Amino acid sequence: MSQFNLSAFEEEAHEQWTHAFESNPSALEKYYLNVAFPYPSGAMHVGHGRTYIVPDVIARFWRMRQKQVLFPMAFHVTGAPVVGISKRIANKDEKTIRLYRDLYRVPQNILDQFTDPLTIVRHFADEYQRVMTACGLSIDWRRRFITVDPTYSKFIEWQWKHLYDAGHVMKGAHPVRYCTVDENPVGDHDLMEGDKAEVIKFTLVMFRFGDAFIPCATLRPETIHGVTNLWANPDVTYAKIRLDGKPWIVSKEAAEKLALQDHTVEITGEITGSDLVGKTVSHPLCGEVPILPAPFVDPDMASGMVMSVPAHAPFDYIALRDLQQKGQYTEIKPIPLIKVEGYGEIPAQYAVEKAGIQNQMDSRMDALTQEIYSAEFSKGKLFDKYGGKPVRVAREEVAELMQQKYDSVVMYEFDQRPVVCRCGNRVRVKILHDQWFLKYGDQVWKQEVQDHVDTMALVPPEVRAEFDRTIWWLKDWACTRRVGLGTRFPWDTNQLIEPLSDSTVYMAYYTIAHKVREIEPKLLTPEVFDYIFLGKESEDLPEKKKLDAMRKEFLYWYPYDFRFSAKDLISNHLTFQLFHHCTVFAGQKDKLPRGMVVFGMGLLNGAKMSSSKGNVFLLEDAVKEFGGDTVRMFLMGSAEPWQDFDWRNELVLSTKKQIERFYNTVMEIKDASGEPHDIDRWLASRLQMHIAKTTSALENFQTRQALQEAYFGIETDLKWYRRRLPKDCDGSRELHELCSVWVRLLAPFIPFTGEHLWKELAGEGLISFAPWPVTDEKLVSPKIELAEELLARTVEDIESIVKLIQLQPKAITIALAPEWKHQIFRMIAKAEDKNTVIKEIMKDESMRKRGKETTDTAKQCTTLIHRLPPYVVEPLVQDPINEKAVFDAAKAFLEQEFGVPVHVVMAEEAGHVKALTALPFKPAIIIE
RNA sequence: GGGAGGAUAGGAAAGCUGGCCAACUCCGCCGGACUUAAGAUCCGGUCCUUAGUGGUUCUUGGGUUCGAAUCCCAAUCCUCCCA
Repeated sequence: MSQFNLSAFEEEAHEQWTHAFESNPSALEKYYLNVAFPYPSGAMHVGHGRTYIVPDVIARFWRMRQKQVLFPMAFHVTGAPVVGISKRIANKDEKTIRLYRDLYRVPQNILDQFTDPLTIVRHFADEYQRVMTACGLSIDWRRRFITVDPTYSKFIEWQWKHLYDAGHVMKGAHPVRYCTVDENPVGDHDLMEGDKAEVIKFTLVMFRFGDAFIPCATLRPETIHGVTNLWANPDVTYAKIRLDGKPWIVSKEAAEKLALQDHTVEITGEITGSDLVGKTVSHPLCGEVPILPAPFVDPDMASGMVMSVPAHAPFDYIALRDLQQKGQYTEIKPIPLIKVEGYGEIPAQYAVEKAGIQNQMDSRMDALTQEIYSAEFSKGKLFDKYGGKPVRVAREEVAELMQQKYDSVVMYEFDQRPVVCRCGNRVRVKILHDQWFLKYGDQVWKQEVQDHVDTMALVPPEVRAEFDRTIWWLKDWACTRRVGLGTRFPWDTNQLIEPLSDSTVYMAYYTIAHKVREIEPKLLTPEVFDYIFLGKESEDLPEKKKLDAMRKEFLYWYPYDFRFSAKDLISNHLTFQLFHHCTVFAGQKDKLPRGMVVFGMGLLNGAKMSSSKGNVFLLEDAVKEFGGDTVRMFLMGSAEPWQDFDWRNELVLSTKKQIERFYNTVMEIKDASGEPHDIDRWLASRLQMHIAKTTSALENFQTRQALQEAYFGIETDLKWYRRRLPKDCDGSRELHELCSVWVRLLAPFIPFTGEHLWKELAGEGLISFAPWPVTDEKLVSPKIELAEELLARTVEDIESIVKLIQLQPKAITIALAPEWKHQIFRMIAKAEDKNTVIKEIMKDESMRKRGKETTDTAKQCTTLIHRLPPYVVEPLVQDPINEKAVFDAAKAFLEQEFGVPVHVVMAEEAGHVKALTALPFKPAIIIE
C-alpha cells in the first residue's frame, strides 16, 4: 500500500495538470469567476493564499459540477510604488534592500536588476504564478497579462473613450504635493519626510489693515464672530505683496506658497511683526480688533497670520490669558458663539482649566485642541443670534459666504510639516489645472450603478449596505498621475491613467487575453474592441476571423458570475468597476457583473500581517513546509471566507494529520469485500445527507461548512460504522462507493491528495473533472437513521450512568416504554394546544384508569418533546419505530460495547421501579 | 470624527427568522484501550454539581418576553473603509 506522501502527490498532480485548466467555450454551461489581481511588488504571504484559494475551491467545485469554468489571473503593475522601490534600491536604501534580500529572498544577481521597476514586477509576477501553481490553483494561465502590455493599453484606451464619450471624464483643478526644484508633483516614494501629510483646505479670512488685507488661515470659519484679535509673530518680517493686484500682508513663506496656488504674487515691501503688533484691523463682519504679539505663530504655517478665537481655541485662550496675567490687554474678553454640551460657557476656557494647563508649552495642548475641535464639530451648535445651526452645517455655509461676499480665498496647506522631497527641498502644495477626474459624483451615474447593484448577488449579504453607501458617497476621482507605470492618458499623453482606474473592466479582457496578443497592437483601434465587446460593426476591421473568435469567447463567458476580493476594496475598486461596467456596457444589462464575494482580512499569530513589520509568513514556505493541500484545507476550514482569519503554524500541523488520516482510512477501506450489514444502509443514508449539505454549502461559498460536512461529518459516521460492525467483520464492499464519493467531495479542498486517491480508486480521468457526487434518494432512510439515533443516545446514557455510579456493572437492562406511553407522546407532540391536550388524553378510558400515572407521563413527555430535536420528534409521530426490534438487533453490539449481558425488556416486565421511568425514545436503564 | 461589520467556553469557530442551547465542530489539554515504548488509531472527559439531575454562563449594564447567546437601548473594546 502506498504511503501518504503529500509532496509526491503534488508532483504527480502537477504533471497531469499542465494545461488541464485551460478553458475554452464549449457546449457546457459556463461559470466565470475571477479575483482582484495582485500587485506583484513582493512575495506572496499566507494572507494572499486565502484570497486565491477560496475562488479556486469554488472553481473546482463547479468544474466537477460539469460547468465550463474560467478562472483567469493577471498582474496589476500599474502605478508608482514599484518606481519608488526601484529608486530606493538604486539608492541602496538599507531597509528596502533588507526586505527584498532577506524576507523575500531575492537572489543578489536579480536584486541588482531591481533598479528597473518593470524587472521587479516581472520577477514577482513569475513568482506569483509559481506559488499559485504550487497551491494547486486551477488557473488558465494562457490568459495571463500585465497591465502595461501594449495590447492592454489599447484596451484601456478603448474603455476610456467610452467613459469620455459618456461625459464621465472631465478636467479640473487639484491640489498636489509639488517640488519647486524638480518642478514636478511628488509621489509618496519621492518623499524624504512627511509621507503621512495630507493636504487640507484652509479658508483665508480677510482683515483690513489700511488699504491692505491681512489674511488669516482657519479651519473653522464658523467662529468668525468670536474673533477678538489677530496674532502676529513680532520676530518675523512679513512681506507686503500684491496678490492678483490687491495689497496683502503675509509671511514670506506664504507669499511663495500662494504663488503656486493660482495667484499672481508680487512682493512690494516688508513689514516687521513688531510693527504690526498693537495696530488694529477691521473685522470683515464687525468692528475693529487689535493685533497682538505671539511668538507661537509660525510663519511657515498657512498665511503666517492667525485669527484668535479664545472662546473656542485653547491655544488662543492661553496666549491671551498669558498676556493678561502680565496686565496687558485686559479689556479683551473671549466671545463664545458655540454651545456644546459638557463644556460650560466658554469651551476653551473650560477645557484648559479642567485639564489644569499652565502655559502654552504644555504637551497636552494639541490633544486638547483636537478634543474641542471634535466635540464642537460633532455636537456643537451656534448661538441663535448667529443662526443656531449645527457646527458641521454652519462651517460650510460661513466659508461659502466669506468667499462670496468678504473676499475670502482658499489656501491649501499640509496638515503636518515638514514635507521634504528626496532632493532635499521643501515640498509645497500646488494647484494643477490639467488634472483629470472621473465624475463619480454624478448623480445619474450613481443611480445607474445603484440600480444594478440591487440586482447583484452579494456575499455575505451584510456588505450590501457598504456598497450602497459607497456609491452615494463617492466624489469625483482624480484619475491621472504623472509618475509611475501605466497607460498614457489619451487626452493628455504627458499623464498616466491612475492605477485604480485602469483595472475596472479587465475581467472582460481576460476572455480574449490569449487571442488578442496575436494582433499587432497598432491595429487595436477602439473600433476593434467595439466589435469584440459590443458587437458594433464597422468598416475595414482587420483580422476579422480572429476578431470573430474573440467575440465568440466574450459572448460565451461574459458577464462574470462572481468576483472575489478582500473587503478593503469595497469602497474603491469593487465599486469603481461597477461604475465602469455600467458605462462601457451601457444598454447591455446582460453584460454587467452578476455577483461578488467579499473576504475578511488575514492575521498572522493574532497580529496584522505586514511586510514592512516583518510579520509575514511566505506562502511558498508554508506550502513547502506543510504541503499545498494542508495550506488549502487549513485556510478553508478555519473560518468562512468573509471572516477574518488567523494563521498559526501550530494549528496547521494538525490539519496535515487530518489529511493523512483521511488518506489512510480510504486506503484501508476502499477494497473491503465483506457482505453488507444493516449498518451499511445507515451509512449510505447518512452519506446522502452529507453530499447534499456539502453541495449546498459550496453553492453558498461556505468553505468551512462544506469541510465540516465532507470531512468531519463522514469521518464521524465512519467511526460509528466501524464500531457497529459485528465482531470480526470487515467493512462491506459498499465502502468502495463511499470512498469514491468522499474523495470527490474533498477534491476541491485537497486536490493533490484527491488526484492520487482517485487513481487508487481506479477513477476515470482526473478527479478535477470527475462528476460531483449527487444524492440518491433511494438510499435515504430517515427511519434507519432514527433507529440508529435511538441506539446511540441510549449507549451514551448507559455510559454516563456507568461512569457516575463508579461500579463495575454486572448486567444491563434496557426497559422500553409501553405502547400507551407512545400514544401519549404522539398526542402531545401533535397537539396544537398544549393546555387541553391532557383533557383529550383523559377522554380515553384506559388512560383515565391509570390516573396519576398518565398525567405524570404527559408531563414528562412534554419536557422530552421539548428536548428532542424536531428531526427526531416529527418522524416519531408520523411513523413510530419499533424500539424492541432496534434493541434486539443491537443486543450483540451492546454486549460487546459494555462487556456484560444486556437484557431488553418491556418496562412492565422488568419488575424494577426504575423501569417505570421509561419513555418513548428514552428507555429506562437499570444497571446491576 | 463619519460609515460598515464584529465581540460566544484554553484557541479557532457554529448558532443569532427567540423555546431543539451548557451551546455544532475542529484544535489543544486530561484520562483510558492498544503498544516494549513513542507515534498513529480508537474510546471517554474537558464551567460547577449529579444514577442519566440541578445550578451558573455566550463582553458589560439595562429593557421586551411565560421564555434570550439570539430582539431593543446604552457602554466598552476590536476590524475594515473614509475623513
